[in-house]
Amino acid sequence: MPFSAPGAPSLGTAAQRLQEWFSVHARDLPWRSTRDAYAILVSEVMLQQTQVDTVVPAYREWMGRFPDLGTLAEASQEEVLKAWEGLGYYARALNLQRSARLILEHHGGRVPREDEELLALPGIGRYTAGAVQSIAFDLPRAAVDGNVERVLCRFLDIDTPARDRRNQILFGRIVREMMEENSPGDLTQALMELGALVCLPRKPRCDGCPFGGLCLARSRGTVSKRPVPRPRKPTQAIQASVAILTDGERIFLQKRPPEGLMANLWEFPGGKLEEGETPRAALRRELFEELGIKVRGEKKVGTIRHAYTSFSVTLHVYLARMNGSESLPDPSGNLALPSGWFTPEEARRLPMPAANVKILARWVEEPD
DNA sequence: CATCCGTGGGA
DNA sequence: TTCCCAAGGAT
Repeated sequence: MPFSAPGAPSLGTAAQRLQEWFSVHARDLPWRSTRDAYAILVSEVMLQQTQVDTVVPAYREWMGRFPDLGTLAEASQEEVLKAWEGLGYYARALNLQRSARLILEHHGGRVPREDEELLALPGIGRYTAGAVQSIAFDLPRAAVDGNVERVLCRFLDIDTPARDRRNQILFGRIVREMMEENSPGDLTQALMELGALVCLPRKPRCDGCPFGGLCLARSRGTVSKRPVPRPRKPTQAIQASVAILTDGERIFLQKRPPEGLMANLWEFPGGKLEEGETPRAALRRELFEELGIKVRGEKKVGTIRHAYTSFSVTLHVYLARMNGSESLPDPSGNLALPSGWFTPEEARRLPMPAANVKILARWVEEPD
């Protein structure tokens, strides 16, 4: 227990300073003006791997459309995914809806507060359970996110990866001990706020840190080495071709499979280039394989670069005007995926991946 | 334990 | 431009 060893920083003093700092510097975020456990849960799921500035507008919109568990439970999958558009990790949205339904069915419509009940809900793991327990119910449970890991790795000058099991157990103990003399909800948010505003990944503002000399990394001059970075896989570059198929009024979109990358979202048809294949050849091949059609006269309108977590895609975008002499893909036929012809207005209401939203805006809604 | 799962912003 | 990475979870 290094934190109670002689010479280790005093947790009681640190917690007290942190709370005083938070009472002055806490941002006015929309989920901080409610005690509604559902609202807290929504904010925490949205905030998983997603920055506050991205979440705030989406959170406001979501709470306007799905103000309680019941409205979320009754919504269509399409509505839920559309409300999540642009946030990424789309399984979070459907898991949240499934959780809402389970809470209504098994917990009387009240967000549960016990470990086992919360962790049994889809999309709620150790972090989110602890965040809901501490922030919504003021229970002394740790919520250790990337911010808290960074803060504690520096505070204790941890020289092993933050994700190591030993460190995670240590962090949980530290946080719970800091909660003994403080509001668990405030302490959870204060630790994360410190990581977001002061104990920054690259240029930490140690001058403004309430921990001051209590921080071991700071006193030892190792702040820039903490937390120790985790090795990262090289990103892979991929090229793909997509088609804006149009009959003059409508465009053709297809729905992605219910599992895997960007599941259930609608997108323009196309696919990846094979080894040595040109973008145009790939487009024609994919449209024949997927839709059974042979396009001609397609015109390249541009390219879009889009970065995912472990790979980057260059999308070659083509406009193919079907003039009636070609056969059109038939959504009512035996295509592998659900599909349809949509006006631009209809398409805009469908949930789509960010890169496809760009294509829609750039070459369908505002063509040259 | 490693990998998959998105996106946008900052440096 | 490129790289990093953010209020993680599921498998």
